[in-house]
Amino acid sequence: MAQKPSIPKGTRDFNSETVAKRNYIFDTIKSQFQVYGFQPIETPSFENSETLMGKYGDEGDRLIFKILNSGDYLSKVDNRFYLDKDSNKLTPHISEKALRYDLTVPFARYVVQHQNEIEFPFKRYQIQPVWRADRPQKGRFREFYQCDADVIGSTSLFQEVEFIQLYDAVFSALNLKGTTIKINNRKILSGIAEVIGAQDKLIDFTVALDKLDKIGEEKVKEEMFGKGISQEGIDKLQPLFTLSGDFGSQIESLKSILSISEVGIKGIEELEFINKAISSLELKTAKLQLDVTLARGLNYYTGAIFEVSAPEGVNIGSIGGGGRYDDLTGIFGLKNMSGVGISFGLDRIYLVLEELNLFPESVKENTKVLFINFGEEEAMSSLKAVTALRNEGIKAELYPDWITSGKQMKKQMNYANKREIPFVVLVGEEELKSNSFTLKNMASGEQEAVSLNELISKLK
RNA sequence: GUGGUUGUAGCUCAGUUGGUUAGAGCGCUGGUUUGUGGUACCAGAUGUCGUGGGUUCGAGUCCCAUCUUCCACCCCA
Repeated sequence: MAQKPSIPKGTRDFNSETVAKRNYIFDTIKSQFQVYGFQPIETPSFENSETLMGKYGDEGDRLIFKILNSGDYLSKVDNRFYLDKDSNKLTPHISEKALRYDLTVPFARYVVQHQNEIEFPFKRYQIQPVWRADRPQKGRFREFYQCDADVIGSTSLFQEVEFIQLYDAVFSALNLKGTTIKINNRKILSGIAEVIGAQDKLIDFTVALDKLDKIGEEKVKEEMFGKGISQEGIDKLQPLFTLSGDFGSQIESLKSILSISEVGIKGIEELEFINKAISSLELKTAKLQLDVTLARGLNYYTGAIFEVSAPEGVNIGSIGGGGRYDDLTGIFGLKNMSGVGISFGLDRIYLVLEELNLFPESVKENTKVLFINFGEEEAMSSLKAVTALRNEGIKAELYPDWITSGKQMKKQMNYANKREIPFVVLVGEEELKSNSFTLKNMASGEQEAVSLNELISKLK
C-alpha cells in the first residue's frame, strides 16, 4: 500500500527556482564575506551533546535535536534513570550526539580545538544549516541556514565598525535599501541594571526591556515588577522610555543616567567610538540606530549587540543579528579570547526580497535554446550545433524524443514555452538540405534562417 | 512546552439544520490546426473530502485522537 509521502514539520523542499533565488542570496553574502577578508570553515552537522548542551540556556537545551544512540541503547541504561521516567535525566544516557543548534558554539569549539593552527585574529565565515526543535511559524523553521562571520582574538572596536559596514555592503548588494542596523551595548544594560539596583536580575531586566516596542511601556514595567525589580528602580528607568533624538543626543541622555556606573560609561564610550567611525565612513543604504531596548536573548554577549530590521513596511522581524562576546571560548578552556560576529537570516531575507520583488530576472538560470527533434538524421545534425553552442558556454539542449507526427511538434514547442526557454531552433528536412538553422524567438514569434556562426553570435 | 487555527481535484477555494451520483475557476488532456508554442473556440478527465477511530439508518458536515498549516506566547534567524 502506497503511503502518502511527507516531510517533517518545519522542513521544506525547494524547487529549482527557489534554489536559484537562495543561491543568489548565498552568493551575494559569500562574496562580501570574502571581500572583507573572511575565510570559510565548515563543521559537522552534529556535535557531541556536551558541546552544545547548557550553552543556550534551559530554553535552548529544550530546542536542541538529540540523536538517539545506536544499538540496543535502552538495555545499557541504569534502572535508576529508566524507572524515574524523567526525560531530562534519561536523555544523556540514551543520546550522546545532537544536531548543530547554531554556528557560533561549534565555531568556538573549532577555535579551541585548532588553536595552534590558527593565526589570530581569526576571521572566519560559515554558511551551513542548523536545526531547532521549535514550533514553526512564518519565517521560522526547524531546519534553516545561518550565514555567520566572526572575528576572534581582537578586542578592537574597529571590528564592530567593519561588521556594520559589512551588513551595509551585503544589503546594498542585494538592493535591499532602507534597512536599520540597531546597535546597543551589553555594558549599558549592565550599567542601567546597576543604577536601578538590579544587577542580579540583569537577564530578567533585559528580556523585559527588549519587549518595549512590542507590548508597551506599562506592560514592561509590570513584567519587571513581577520579576522582583523594585518600584523605586523602575521609576529611575523613566528617562529611558522617553529617550529620543539622534544617536548623539541619546548618548548625551545616557551619560547623565549612567554617570555613576563605571561599566555603563564604558559602554557609552564604545558606542561613541563606533558611531563616530561610521559617521565618517558613511553607509551606502543602511542606517545605524542606537536602541537601548535592544537586548537579544543570548547571554554570552558582553559588548556590542546588533540587530538588523527589514525596511519599514515589511513585517518580518529581524533579518540579522550579532554582537561581541568576550569569553566565548572560555567554556572550552581557552581564556581571554574576545570575539565579535554577525549572522544573516537567509530565510527571512528571502521572504523580504520576495515581498519587495527584488530578485533580479537573471537568477533563473534557464536553458537559452531548445532544438526541436525531427528525427534521427536531423537530431544528429542538431546535436552537433548544440555541442558547438555549449562549447561557447551557451545553455542549449535538444528535445530527446523524435517527432513521429505533427502533434509532436506542438508538444515540443509547448515544452519550450512552459519552461520559458527564449529561443527554439528548427532543423528539419529543409534546413538539412540548405545547411541552415531556423531560429525562432519565442517571445516575439519571429523566425529567421541563419548559419551556425550566426546562430552562435545571436545566442551569445 | 502552552493556547488557538487550518486541511475538499495538480493549484486557489465553494459545499446550507447531517440526506441520493461532492462543485467552480485556473491548470491538465484531446480537437479546430500532420513544420510552429504562448491568444480564441469546442470537448474531456479529475477526488479514499489529511489520517485513524466513534456517534448515526445515513458523516465532507457532529465527537475523540493524531499528523499538517498558520497565528499568539516562550524563544529566536
